[in-house]
Amino acid sequence: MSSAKNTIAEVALPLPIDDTFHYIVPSRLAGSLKVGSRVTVPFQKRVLTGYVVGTVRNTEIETLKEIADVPDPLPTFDGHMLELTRWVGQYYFCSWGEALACAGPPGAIVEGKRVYRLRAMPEFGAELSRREQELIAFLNRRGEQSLEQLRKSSGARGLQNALNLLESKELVESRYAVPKSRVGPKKVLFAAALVPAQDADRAVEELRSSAPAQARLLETLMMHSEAQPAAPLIERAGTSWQTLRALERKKLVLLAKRELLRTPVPQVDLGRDKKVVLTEEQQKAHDVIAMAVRAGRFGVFLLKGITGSGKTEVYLRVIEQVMDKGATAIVLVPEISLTPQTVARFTTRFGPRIAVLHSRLSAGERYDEWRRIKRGDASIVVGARSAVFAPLRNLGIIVVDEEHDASYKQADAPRYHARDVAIMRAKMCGAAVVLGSATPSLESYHNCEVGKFMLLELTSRVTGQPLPNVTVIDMRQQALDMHARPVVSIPLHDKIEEKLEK
DNA sequence: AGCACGCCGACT
DNA sequence: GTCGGCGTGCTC
Repeated sequence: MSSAKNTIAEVALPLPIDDTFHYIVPSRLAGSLKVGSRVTVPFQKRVLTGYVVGTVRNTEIETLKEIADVPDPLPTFDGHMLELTRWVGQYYFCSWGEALACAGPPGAIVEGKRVYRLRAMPEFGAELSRREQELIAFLNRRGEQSLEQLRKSSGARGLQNALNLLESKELVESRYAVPKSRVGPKKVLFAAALVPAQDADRAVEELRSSAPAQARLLETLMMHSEAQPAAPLIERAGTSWQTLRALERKKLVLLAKRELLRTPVPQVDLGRDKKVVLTEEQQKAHDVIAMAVRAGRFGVFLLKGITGSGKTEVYLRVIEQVMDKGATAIVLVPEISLTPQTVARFTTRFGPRIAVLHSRLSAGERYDEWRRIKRGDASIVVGARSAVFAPLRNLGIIVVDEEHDASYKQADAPRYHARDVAIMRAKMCGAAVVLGSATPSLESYHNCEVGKFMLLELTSRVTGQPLPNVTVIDMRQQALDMHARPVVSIPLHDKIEEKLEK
């Protein structure tokens, strides 16, 4: 195509193929394309979304295709995340592209297809098969059609062949339909008052008699100092769009489309954050981790402590250290315990710098949270498994709470374990990792024994409450006593009965 | 993954 | 002679 020396991009595609693909960067896209950019590319008879992982000078590939589009102004991934995802691909036997697709923002991966249209009507006496004639008639009637649409109308057999033939006869032409992203920023109409605050009351009073609805609406708007989404404003004032437009015509209100962040609002208020005094054990654990954080050194700490031993408070204190340094933090939590209460624990301490990522969010909410993080508007991410890929820069710490939890393993595509990805990510960027658990996994416990991780233990409860009594019962003896293979032992049975009595 | 190609057996 | 099963190989 273009004979001028265009760059060649190396593109990773979300297919189970252990290779990347080379594409020409057309000069019209050269400006916006960077390593890490999302791209759409023609691939066989489809259009796929992939990510640029590098550029190459020359290639063995003879028949290069061109990149179709660079949808975003800025690259999705930086060098660190490219390195991490490449490791994920190699370690978990998936392609780099699959790992990138999993680490990128939701809805970024779209797929399009090739569409066919009539280019010219055949000449009189042109030798065409019955099939070819049918296809021409159909395309003439219906315009541009995808392969599936054509298949529905004229059957699958020999369809591709007939189309190829018609293309070579220059009667039909095809192009790649590049799809739009499924999720995007939500844009709504915002209203801002054009009246200075000190003149507001007078402006409202002037409207009161002749246009009471407008007066009410302006009054409602003036309760805020900043531009507000128009729709809820209208509802609260009990008016209509007509009223708002009237205010706009009178130059009292400015209307403009703006992005509205679909940020999930925390529904739980824990009240004022009370700072407790750390126990000696908590303080010691904190100091050890904080030292690694301050030094910006990689290290893994296994914080072993029973429920109520105050692990979360240690996380919070260490994250404060990270914030003081101007660095960022990821807190991984099992999907099941990612409740509003858990999130509130962090928001009451750190406020709006928190972003939350989990599967219960809508695609739009997740997309907005992802972009808030990417832009640097959030510096602490609390989330489930996939939050290990949160696009934070200058990462200081990753906390993996309940590190033994099975939900850190992904069942499909990149079958990764978030705890292990966390450790690798931290290693690559010199961050600390805190693994918390009352019942650590054998792997982590072993890693402490061989000196790879450092074990920090919290043995007492912060409240000083006594631990429950535990009795170990030999079920073999129970089986002999009861002449059966019981699931519930006699003492357990008795204790449950006693409890029910009470 | 998705699809074309090709070879083999079961049918009009 | 044709349809369709699935093994094999390729995709920039």
